[in-house]
Amino acid sequence: MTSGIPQLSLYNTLTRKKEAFVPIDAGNVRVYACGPTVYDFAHIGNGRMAIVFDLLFRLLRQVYGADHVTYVRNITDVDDKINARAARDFPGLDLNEAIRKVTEKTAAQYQSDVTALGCLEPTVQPRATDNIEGMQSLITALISRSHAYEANGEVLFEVGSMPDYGKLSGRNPEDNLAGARVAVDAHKKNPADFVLWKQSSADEPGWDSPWGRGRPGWHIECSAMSERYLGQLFDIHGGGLDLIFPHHENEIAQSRCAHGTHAMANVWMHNGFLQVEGEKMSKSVGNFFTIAQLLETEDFGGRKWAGEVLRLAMLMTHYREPIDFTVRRLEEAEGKLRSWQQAAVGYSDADHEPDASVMAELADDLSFHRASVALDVIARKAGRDGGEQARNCLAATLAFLGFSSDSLLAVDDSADTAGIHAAIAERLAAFANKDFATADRIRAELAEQGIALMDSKDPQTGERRTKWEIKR
RNA sequence: GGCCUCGUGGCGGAGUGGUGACGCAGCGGAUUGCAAAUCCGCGUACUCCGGUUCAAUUCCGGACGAGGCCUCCA
Repeated sequence: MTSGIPQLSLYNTLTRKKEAFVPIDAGNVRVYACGPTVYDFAHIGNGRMAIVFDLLFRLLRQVYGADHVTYVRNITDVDDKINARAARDFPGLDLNEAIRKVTEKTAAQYQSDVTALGCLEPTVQPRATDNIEGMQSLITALISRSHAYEANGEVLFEVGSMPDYGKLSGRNPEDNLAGARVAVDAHKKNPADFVLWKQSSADEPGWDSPWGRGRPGWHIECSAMSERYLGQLFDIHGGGLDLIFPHHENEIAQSRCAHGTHAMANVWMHNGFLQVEGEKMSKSVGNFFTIAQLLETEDFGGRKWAGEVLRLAMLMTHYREPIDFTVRRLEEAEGKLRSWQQAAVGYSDADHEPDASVMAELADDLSFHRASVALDVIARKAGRDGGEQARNCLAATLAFLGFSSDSLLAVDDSADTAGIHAAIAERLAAFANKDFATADRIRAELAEQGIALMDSKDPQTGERRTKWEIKR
């Protein structure tokens, strides 16, 4: 374990309290996060989940060592929405072929999206379709332990067989019935019972099983994949707030009842939702944006946004709080990141640990926003006394957090670097002759190309120095 | 209807039973040939109503407001 790292504390949805985090095995800290269902491009809400758990992953790696953390983020590639999308987009193709096309395309896009958002690759990214066997053995175990039953061609989990059902979400089956929106099916013993396995028609994707050719229900996948890679009991399970019920509740029911364990994961973490410009993101309101759209089109705010800016905009607010995603927020994030990069650019993160106060804030339930105050302090310190130590520390801390030290300052391919440097040299020569008119003309010409100049004095010699950057 | 969050200044966003974090924007100053950048300094807030207390933005109760879940939405 790296020295000097404070105790981690994490908010646990299961207890609704912040608790000291104690890993089951400090030699292998195990985290599972519910990843996307790949029926369409990921939207920015999906991006928040990826970023939040990436930050957790990075923190755990720093505390316990990079080789002592296993982070599993699954890809759900069997789902009725995928089937529908496949049938819609590839009507001529064989369904299985069409499904493969849909999931491959969207999974690849997801990878590139979250990479742009500065997320490390998880240790394992299992696919549901590679884990059908594991799901089937879980279902078999549930049936033999009398927690599941076959009815009407389906295998259903019997909610009434588990006294703890509803503990995570703080609700009981009676509460749910009050909403009167739970589908009442004659074949269910209890309306809240949920599907573990369902039959597939000839033109639906299916796998052979003791219960006929069919496909898994919507929750059993995560139980199977987490068991395979993390074991029957692991440390942290995460996802979006909306997954608490029913998805995570049902995962717990399946895993615990199949294994006869007292818990599935010790800590349950859920990230908050985001709104866009004050309203819930939805296609009908017209404020629905995919990650790719923000990165590559000018649909949001009339311009493109760097992945790191989106990342910072997400992290500026604590992960459990709601975020109102706005153009102004992105502009603020961009300004903040640029100011950090200006202080860190050119300095190395090698051989430097992330700043201790930043680590301490993150260790307290991922309080990134307070950590960012520490970054402001370091950046200002570096600006004030030009301290190399501060700059190196800042660069190392930015790298740790998933930010580069120069991405927003990097030279645009279209900029004529040599020409700019020549113009700056010419301007400095004009100064030598007190020819301010020429100097100002050169500055104005560069400004027209979007190049901003900043003069400073060398603290030692008093000599004029000129920096430049591309202004939008 | 049930369950769960949350309500801080122009904006973002911490935090605390008693000296008004921090950032952006704004204002003043230093510096500068002029700018920009940088540095120094300043201002404005705790949804409302009760209660507890010597003292509440902070604790308790209520109201109002916002958001989420109650079907496969991060």
